[in-house]
Formats: sequence, C-alpha cells, structure tokens
Amino acid sequence: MTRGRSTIYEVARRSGVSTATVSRAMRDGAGMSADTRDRVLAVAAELHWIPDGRARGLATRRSGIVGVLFHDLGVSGDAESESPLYLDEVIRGAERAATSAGDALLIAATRGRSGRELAFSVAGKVDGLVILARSVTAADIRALAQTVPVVTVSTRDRGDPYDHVSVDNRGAMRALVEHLIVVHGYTDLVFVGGPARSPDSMERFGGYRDAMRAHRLPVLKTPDADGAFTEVGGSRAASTLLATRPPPKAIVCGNDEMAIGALSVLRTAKLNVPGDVAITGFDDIASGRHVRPPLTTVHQPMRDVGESAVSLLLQRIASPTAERQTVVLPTVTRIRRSCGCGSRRAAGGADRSAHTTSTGRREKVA
Amino acid sequence: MTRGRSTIYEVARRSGVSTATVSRAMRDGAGMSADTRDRVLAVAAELHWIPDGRARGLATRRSGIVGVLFHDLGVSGDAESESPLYLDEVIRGAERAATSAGDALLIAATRGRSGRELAFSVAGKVDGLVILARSVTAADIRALAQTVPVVTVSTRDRGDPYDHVSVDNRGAMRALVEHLIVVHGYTDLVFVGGPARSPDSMERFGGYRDAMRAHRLPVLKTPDADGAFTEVGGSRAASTLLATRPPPKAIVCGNDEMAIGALSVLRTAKLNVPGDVAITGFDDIASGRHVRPPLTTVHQPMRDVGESAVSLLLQRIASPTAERQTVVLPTVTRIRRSCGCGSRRAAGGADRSAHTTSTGRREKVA
DNA sequence: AGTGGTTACGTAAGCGCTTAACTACGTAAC
DNA sequence: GTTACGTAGTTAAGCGCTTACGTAACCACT
Repeated sequence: MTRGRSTIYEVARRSGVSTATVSRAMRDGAGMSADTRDRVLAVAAELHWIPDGRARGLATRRSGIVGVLFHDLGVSGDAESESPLYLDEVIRGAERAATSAGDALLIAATRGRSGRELAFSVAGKVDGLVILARSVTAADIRALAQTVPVVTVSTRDRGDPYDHVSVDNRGAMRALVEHLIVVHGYTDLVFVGGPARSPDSMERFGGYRDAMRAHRLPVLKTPDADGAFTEVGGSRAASTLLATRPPPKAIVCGNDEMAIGALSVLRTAKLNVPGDVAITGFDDIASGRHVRPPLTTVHQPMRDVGESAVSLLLQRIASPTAERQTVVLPTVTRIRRSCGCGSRRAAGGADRSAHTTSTGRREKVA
Repeated sequence: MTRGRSTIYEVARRSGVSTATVSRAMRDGAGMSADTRDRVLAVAAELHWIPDGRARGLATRRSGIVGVLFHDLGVSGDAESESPLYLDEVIRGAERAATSAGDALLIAATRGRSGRELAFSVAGKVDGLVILARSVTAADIRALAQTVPVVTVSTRDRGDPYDHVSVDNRGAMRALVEHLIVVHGYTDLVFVGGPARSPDSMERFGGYRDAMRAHRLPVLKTPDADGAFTEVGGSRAASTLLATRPPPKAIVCGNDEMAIGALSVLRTAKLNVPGDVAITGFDDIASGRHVRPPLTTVHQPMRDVGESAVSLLLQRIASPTAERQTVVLPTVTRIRRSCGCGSRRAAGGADRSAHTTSTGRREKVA
C-alpha cells in the first residue's frame, strides 16, 4: 500500500493548479471557483492525500494539538493509583473541547520526568498544556510554561500566573457538613482525612472545619487523621475511632473509598448506618451507589473541568496577552441514604439521587 | 514571558557552533566532545529552548506521536455511554507503551466524522493509529489505513490486513459457563444478551453456547434476548424471564451492568442469590465488587490491550513490511459469591477474588 | 613525508506545507 | 477609452529542524 507518498506538489500537478490553490482548497476554499475546488478535492481524494500535519504545523506554527498532563496514569500494576473517575471524565471533557475547536488531544503522564524532559517530549509537540497540578512541582510547571501556554487544574487557586480551573472542594464539603448539621441535627461529627499533605484532603478538611465553626461545634479529626484515601485506610481509621471513644453520630470522610471502608467496619461492629452512625463520602465513585446504604457524597464535575481547562487554553493560545482567567466549578451534593436521608425504597434499581445542591461559582478573575 | 522565541540558530550562534552540532547535542550527543555538548546544552537551557516538534517532525518524517481512536468518549451529557473502564485502562496501557518508547499519545473520538475527516484531523498528526474498532466502519478504517499504519482492537480477529489485538471474549464466557456447569452442577442456565448486533454480545453468547453444547445442555436466551448492556435492560430482561417461566438455576449475563440490574429484580422477587438463582456478569466493573452478593465475572485486561496495541503499532511503524501480527489476550475469571462459590465471609472489606483462571493466549499469526 | 583512519564539526539541501505579494483578467464606471 | 477594482490564481520565500556529505585537524603507521 503506497502510504502518504503524495505531496501537495503531486496534487497540484495532477489538478493543473499551483500548490497555493491546493492549500486553499484543503482549508476553507475561500476565494476560488467551486469548479477548481472540487477538482482539487477530487484529485486529493483519489490520491488519498491529506496535508501532512507536521509540515502544516511548521508553516503555521500551530500543531493543532493540545495536551493534558496527568501526574501519573497509574504506575505499574497498581490499578487505581489515581482516582479512576478523574482520568476518564477529564479526558472526555478535554476531548470534547479540543475536537469542537478542530484540535486534537494529547495525553501524557509525568512518569517521574522533570519539567525540561517533559517540555522536550510533550510540550514541544503541542500548542498548549493543561496540567493536572496535583503533584507536578511548581518548578516543573514553570519550566513547561516557558515553552508553551499552560492552564493549571487543582483544588484551589494558588495564585500562580497561569489560567486556572478548580473545583470548589472546600465549599462543597462545607455544604455537605452543614446538611448533616442543619437537616439532621448532628452535633458530633468526626472527620476522616486523606493523606496528611494532600491538598485535596486539606481543602476538604477546611470545608468541614468551616461548617463546624460556623455552628460552634467541636472540630474532631480521627486520631491519626490519615485514611490514605483508600478503602483499607478508611477501615483502619474507623476501627481506631471506635476503639478510642463512643461512636459519633456522623463520620465525614474525605473521599468515597474511605467511607466504604468505614462502612464495612461499622457493619462488623453491628452499628446501623445511618441509624446509629451517619456517614458521608466525597467524589461520587460508581461503587458508592451500590454500597448499602447508598453513599451520600459530593460529585465533582470532572468532565467540566477538562472542558473548561481546554477552553481556557485555547483562548490563551488565541490571545497570549489577554487577562488571566480563573474558573471555579460548582459541585453537586448527592444526597443518598447514608446520611440519614430518604426512606428505604421499595426495591432496587438505579439510584438517581433525590436531592442535589450546588456550590461554587463560575467566575473570572483578572 | 518570551516563549519559544529561540531557534536552533540562536542556540548555535550563542554557543559558537553550527546548527548540526546543536541538533546532535539535543539527541544522543554522539560523536562530539563532552565539552561542546555541555556548552550547547547549557545555552539551550539558558534560553529555555527545546527543539520544535513540528519542525523536527517535518525533517524526520516522524511526529513521535501515536494515536488511539475511540468510538466515542461519551456523547453529550450521557456519562457512561462507553464502558468507563475501557477508556481508562486502555489509555493507561497505551500511554505506558508510548512513553516508554519515547513517543507521546494522542486520544481521539470519532464523533461521527468520516474516515477522511478523521484522517485529516487525526491521522495527519500521528505516526500511527490504534483503532478501537467497535463501531468505526470498515470503510473508515480503510481510509485511515491509507494514511497511517493502523492497529485494530476488537473482540475477535476479523481477518483484516491490519495488526490486531483482541480479548478472548468467547473463550472467557465459555470458561465461566463451564465453571457453572462443572463446579456447581447447574443445567438450567439462561443467557441474557446485550444489544442484538453488538459483536461483544455475540461473542459472549457464542461462548455460552459452546459450553452448553459441549455439555449437551439446552441453549436458552431470554425472550427478546436484549438487555442493552444496561442496568435497566438487565432488570427488564430478568422481569420478563421470571414472568414467562419458573426461575432458572443460573442467569448468565452478557455484562456486569445487566447482572446488577437482574440482581435487584431477583431481590425484589424474594429469590436468594446464589441460593435460588446464581448469576454472573462480564467486565469486572468496580460496582460488581460492592454489590451483594459480590458478582462473579470476567476481567478483561484492557490495560494490556492498550499496551499491546501500541507496541504492535510501534513495531509496524519501525518495519512497515513485516508480517502481520495478531495478539489474543487472556481474560481472568473472577469468582465471587454470586455464582454460588465461597462462604459468606465474616465481615466486609475489599473483595479480592479467591480463585482466578485464565483463558486465551498470546500468539502471533502471519 | 606520505598515507590512511578517526574524530569533531560545518555546509547546505531538503522535509511539505502556508501565505504575503504579485499577476492576469475581466467588468463596471465615467 | 481609460481608470479602478474585484476575482482567481501563481510565485516564491520561508517555517525550524535533520542529516548526508564534506572538511579540517590530529594521530599512528609505514
């Protein structure tokens, strides 16, 4: 199979026009007779020719590709090292935004590479980069930003000079905890956090604290305060909790996996959820719908995150000197049964959340 | 911020060498003195210069990017239109293979575009393309293959002239059904299929049929045989089933979501699973572990699929005229409780499957 | 001294497009 | 009949790299 052997010259020759005309025909086809355009396109199709992206990129100084840089797409064997839903949904949103702007989407993982290495192997190929900044260091981001326009994504605005999109983790957690306080009247709420240094975990704890303080309630963390964001960690934290004090009326977990882990410990301890102890998660992973009782949690609009980030990036590419933009995306509180809401429904079936509330806002900051 | 303004000329000038030398330094640095190389690299770093991927691509006729083409990454609003686990895991595997070969990964969705449109906007930018061939038409694949090397991925080898990787769906289902027959002694097994024309569904039904015939048991499909691969569809199919005949000893579902849907209907009907009716799924989605009883199912190595596909692609790019290669990846049967295996465990906690079996093989076919 | 082999680097011709600037050719206005 | 202008198409100069080939310098042998 003769593959990609033709060039624009060949097409021009065969259709009796200049390369400029072929070029035009392959773009908008503006300023030329329909006849000529059709003839050129026919020849191109016949030769199975499409313009070479690399050559076009050189000439236009625009590759038509935007990248998204993840921390790691799961290192060796470890199937769930990064929350699965993130990757998935962020990519979906990013792809949508890129494609509808006529661009393509490149996906990369840091894989321990430095900023300059990443610039070399990733940034050199794209017109801009969305960085899921969880654990790409500030220095690396700076190195990348020296090569291409950059949009960062994280739980909070770090005040860096880059366009930024974030999810209102803190506000979301505060809203959730206030639901527990105001609607259910709990006063004894314990927070089970993720990894100590995780910004996500800290933001969420901040939201919990905001709510507790606003209602003059005592801020209570689990002894070691670290459930590692895993199911096992959640179980461990719950066990420790039960061993050191009477069961609280509610356990607020930093994410769903820990909540699910805690849930199983409570079941073992013959404690009824939500009757004896209410429990909530964060993230809205699929399992949370199927666990008994279904988990009240916070849904993060990761698809919107991907979409917004790429939009911002495309705007930045189009106008490099425009004002910095910041977007904070609203979350959705998914009220299910584990917080004490709702009645035991008649039968199984898909759990569509009964009530939802939003937090956060979409805004732009200079 | 002066971004990417420097070129190789600037770097060459400032370090007092020719562009060829700079070029060498930025690659392997072979055949030059360490002094010169270090000097060049220092200047490059100082200027924040990295070679432009587009220009390099033009010169080498290699973009250093491989693409993966999905059918659709979830069309508007609809969160789970493509099995979530596929996308995620395939990308992880693909990224790994690409990165470790020094390439980058481009992700695209068809979004209703024709082969030629796709060639234009996707294939023109990559050195090769992995096509998740579920629903990209043969004609479109052909159009793409005329532009770049192509590797297809699907449930079975379709005999096309492309390198191909598949998962042994049929063998996997057969193994699962034989487990039900041989280990549990069921003879009355009903199959609940997915969309009638889905190749996945057909392959899986084929495996079920293989097993039933091998044991001289009657092949039984649900009346309309279409559970649409959704939870609701599974519920519907199970309801219809219970309405038209006495409950079978086992229901073999074409995927996990339908199994979960069926499960809830059985619960409503006060039938004990697996006591009264055993049930199995396919895909090993996360929810299957948390559902009660945990779902016996088949795990598909989608990460390996991504990895193998990209490897094959890279090999093909390296040697365009080599023999065609085919890889069939083994599945893992995840035996949990819904098939009747195992005892009710003492407490909750992560379900690590007790037994696993593999089917399929890794092979190459000329 | 002459020859050949190495090493280290320079020269310059592309790679396949895009696009600014220009030409040729009507057509309309006066 | 001249001028002015719009339309359709051409010419050719890049875009920023890579790399085949050339060359200069140096060393080791005859």
